Amino acid sequence: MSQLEQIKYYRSFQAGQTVIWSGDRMEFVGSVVSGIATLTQTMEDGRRQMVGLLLPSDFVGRPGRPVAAFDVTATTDLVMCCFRKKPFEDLMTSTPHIAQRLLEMTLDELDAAREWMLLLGRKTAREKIASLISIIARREASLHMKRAKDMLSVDLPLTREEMADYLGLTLETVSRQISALKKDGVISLEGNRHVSIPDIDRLLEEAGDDSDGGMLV
Amino acid sequence: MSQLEQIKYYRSFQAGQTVIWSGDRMEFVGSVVSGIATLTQTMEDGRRQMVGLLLPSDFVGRPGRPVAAFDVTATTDLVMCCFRKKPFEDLMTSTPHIAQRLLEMTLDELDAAREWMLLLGRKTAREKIASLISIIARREASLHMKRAKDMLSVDLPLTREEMADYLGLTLETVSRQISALKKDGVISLEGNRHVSIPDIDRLLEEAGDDSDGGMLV
DNA sequence: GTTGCTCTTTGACCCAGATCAAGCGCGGGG
DNA sequence: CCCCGCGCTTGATCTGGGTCAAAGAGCAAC
Repeated sequence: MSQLEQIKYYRSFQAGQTVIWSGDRMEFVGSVVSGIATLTQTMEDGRRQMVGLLLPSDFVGRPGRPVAAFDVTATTDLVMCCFRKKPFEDLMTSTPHIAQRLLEMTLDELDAAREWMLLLGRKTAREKIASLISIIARREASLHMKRAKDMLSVDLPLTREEMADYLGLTLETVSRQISALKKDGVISLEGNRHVSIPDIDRLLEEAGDDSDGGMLV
Repeated sequence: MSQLEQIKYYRSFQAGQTVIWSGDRMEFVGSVVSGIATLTQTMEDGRRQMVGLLLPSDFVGRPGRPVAAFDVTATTDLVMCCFRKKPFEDLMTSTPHIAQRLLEMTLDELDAAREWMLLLGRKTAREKIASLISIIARREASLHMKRAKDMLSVDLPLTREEMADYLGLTLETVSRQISALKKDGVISLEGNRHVSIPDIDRLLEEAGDDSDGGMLV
């Protein structure tokens, strides 16, 4: 990786700032260092669908493709580690290991996208919300194993509207379903971003997931 | 590729036969030679979502993953060209070119999956049908350039129910929307599988696609 | 404190698409 | 030839989630 060290640089973005517009020439690839970014598509009439959520360590960009296919937006303050595209591609052809690692990551993303297709096409609003929370919880848990006793809790890194765009719902429906899950004791809220999960199995059941497949966002 | 020639073999499946069950050990990778296969997920209660449509030349399988994540089913009689997984993986590590080609294909599939997420999350039933027909038409056209004069026509390789599973609809809605598009002169039908498209731009407009992005299935 | 944001919740109503339920058309087998 | 089965269409009705509208809740600037 020492050759990569030589060509890398950092870029910072403020919350709300657009990193890349769909259709732009993409002169770099990189990965998220800190903060959260989203990958979205928008139709002419404004309908929007989030197609990916980029958390720290996630890769951005497509070696071999000149223009971006989706909008990338920072939803929190964001730091990215970037490599100019050309040198990165050269390095990739000369270092097979990198292409293989990238293939592995891309296959994981593809599986995640396909899991998401099931959610978008067939799950109810309640199941969608439960799925989103459990996925965020799983990622959080795998990162810093934060659990107070056996009570799992997470911060939702997205506004209600962003969740709606991710889940193929409206923000009102997201709000209503979160309220409903709270009323039914599946989750509890402190503020409107912090969620506690008294019983993770209950939540997974609400999500309609067949057992604990290794879905990742 | 001559090394690949040495380890390849063929498998045939009848229409309706399952190629691989989700969760099965996957002892081979391969690609479709002829016929059509689908990649589907099913929830315990039977709700089904198709997450991929495999046409000739499409790759099946995941180097580096022991079990299948989705059901693969032959919807027509199917011939696949297979490679036992272990030798293929060995070959991949020793032949960088293969990993790179595979990465390219996987990135294309990822883009297609993300396009499909927009369809599933945000498009209306009519737009979904129009999108499906235009995508099949585009693939057909790129394969054998079949067009009588300037009238494009395609055979739908799927039943109404399979289309419904692909689009996140019910088969009744699929049928109704196809009838509606026919009544409005956007398409015409001969039998219930063969579609003619008098005006491809009109169809693309109905699909809600922002211009002619290179979506592939 | 007040003003003015943005984000969120909640209510009332509506509609696209699901569900339930007949029928139709056509190809294969007796 | 008729019957049967399967894929498809069409109608009637229902409903989950969208739409429109109003109001609370933080919170930063003044």
